[in-house]
Amino acid sequence: MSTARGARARARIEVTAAIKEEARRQLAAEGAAKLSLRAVARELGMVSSALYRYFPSRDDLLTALIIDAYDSLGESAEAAHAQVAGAGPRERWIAVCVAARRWALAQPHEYALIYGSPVPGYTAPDTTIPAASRVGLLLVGIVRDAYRGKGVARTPLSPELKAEAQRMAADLAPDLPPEAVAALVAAWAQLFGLIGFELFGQFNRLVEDREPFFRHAVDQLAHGVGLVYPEPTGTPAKGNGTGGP
Amino acid sequence: MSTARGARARARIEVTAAIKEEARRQLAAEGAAKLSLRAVARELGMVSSALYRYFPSRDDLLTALIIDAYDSLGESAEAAHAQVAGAGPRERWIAVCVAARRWALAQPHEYALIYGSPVPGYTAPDTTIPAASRVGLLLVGIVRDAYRGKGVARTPLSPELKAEAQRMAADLAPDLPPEAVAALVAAWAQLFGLIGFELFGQFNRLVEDREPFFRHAVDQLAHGVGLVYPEPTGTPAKGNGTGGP
DNA sequence: TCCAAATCAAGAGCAGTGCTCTCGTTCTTG
DNA sequence: CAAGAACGAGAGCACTGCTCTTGATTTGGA
Repeated sequence: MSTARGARARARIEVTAAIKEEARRQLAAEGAAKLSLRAVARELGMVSSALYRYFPSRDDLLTALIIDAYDSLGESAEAAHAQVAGAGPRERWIAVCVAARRWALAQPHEYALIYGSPVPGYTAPDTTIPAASRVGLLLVGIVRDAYRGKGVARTPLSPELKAEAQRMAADLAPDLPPEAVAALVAAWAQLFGLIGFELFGQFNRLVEDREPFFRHAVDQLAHGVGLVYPEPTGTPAKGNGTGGP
Repeated sequence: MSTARGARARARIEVTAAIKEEARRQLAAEGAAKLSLRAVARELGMVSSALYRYFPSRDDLLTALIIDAYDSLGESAEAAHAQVAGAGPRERWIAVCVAARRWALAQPHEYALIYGSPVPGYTAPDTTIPAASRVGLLLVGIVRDAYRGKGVARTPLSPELKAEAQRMAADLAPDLPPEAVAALVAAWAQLFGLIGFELFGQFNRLVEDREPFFRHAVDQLAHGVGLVYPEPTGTPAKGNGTGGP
């Protein structure tokens, strides 16, 4: 209307957002496999071929949704972490893990999109890397803080793993000992193993009351990376009693 | 031909097997999402509608493939376990985990089928439960043997989790303390978190040399369930030095 | 032994999909 | 103001899962 360059550009942004919004709705309702370009276009009152002006293929739409999902998860985790910023590393670790689980339970299909099996012949483009790293970086930060304070995992590594862990540490947290980085990366994967098993029904006739089970498991995970509770005053802290072996 | 009742019955078994075989080939080549009934029928020289006499829907074919995949994985794990039957619980634990990883790397699409995100609106029927439990039961057996021998995880549980863990133990291993059962189930989920992350590309620019990383991680998992190496003679066993804290 | 009933392969057809191409129209920009 | 880019609409292609009907073959009971 008014601004010369703006009319089409703004319309494009709006239509793109509307497509993603409707696609996300269908994703939440039916899952990624039943996400249909034609159905999205139909719901938006446009013809399917018009949609290809905004997303060159169905996979490109999915990629956009994947990035959004990673960002949404990262945001939830970061918000939860910010709320316990003053607490000890173990509480912060648990807060992040619990937030990730909560997010996954609230948006199961989006979780499946990013941490489930990759779609058809789909390989995630590098564009997704920064968004995908947010939760991991949060955990790295917690361990780094803990290392500055008291200590972290020091379980000795085999020689070949030590070399590999040093490479990983160089990319991820040069100030951390490789033993801690190896433990951290493993715990990161294991966290999503716990969430995925619950979400995909593997716990179905096995674990009923899943929240306390999850809390205990990620608390043990934190213990494995060497995170300790703030007060080492004799008996282990009450609530989740997992002081030491 | 000869036996009256056998001609059709045997043909049916053969055709059913041929369908599954071709479907498995397509699954391995392209993934579950691109598995097409029509393509399977075409490859077998029959028309697509004929295939519905053997599998009433695509999901039923997938269910059959899922059960086969669970059984194949369970068989691999059991074979690997049998080869180290005389070893200590920790070695046996690692052998089972390594076999599971190896199987997953060899048949990534079948792994994605059973441990990735469930397909469309698909919920696994109860038929899959026994096949799906095989690896888990193997791990339960190892921990049970270890408990008879020395000891298992005894990390105290919160009251509500204790009740839940007792329920789990009743269904799974009544002779094991609930603390060990909770740790075991968590480790079971975490194992497939490690495998899934490697398989689905989450380790891509992060972990390069994955075999030693995986071995270390599952060794730590075993440690978390309380499994120990056979010889507690002073220094930790060489090879993977992770004796105790 | 014979005949009804069950079983089977084949074909046509329906509704849906991702994607391509073409054709006017509209907006943008030199 | 006119060239050109961007856009929406429509037709069409090749594919999918699945249903229904038709006619042939096998089976099992009278």
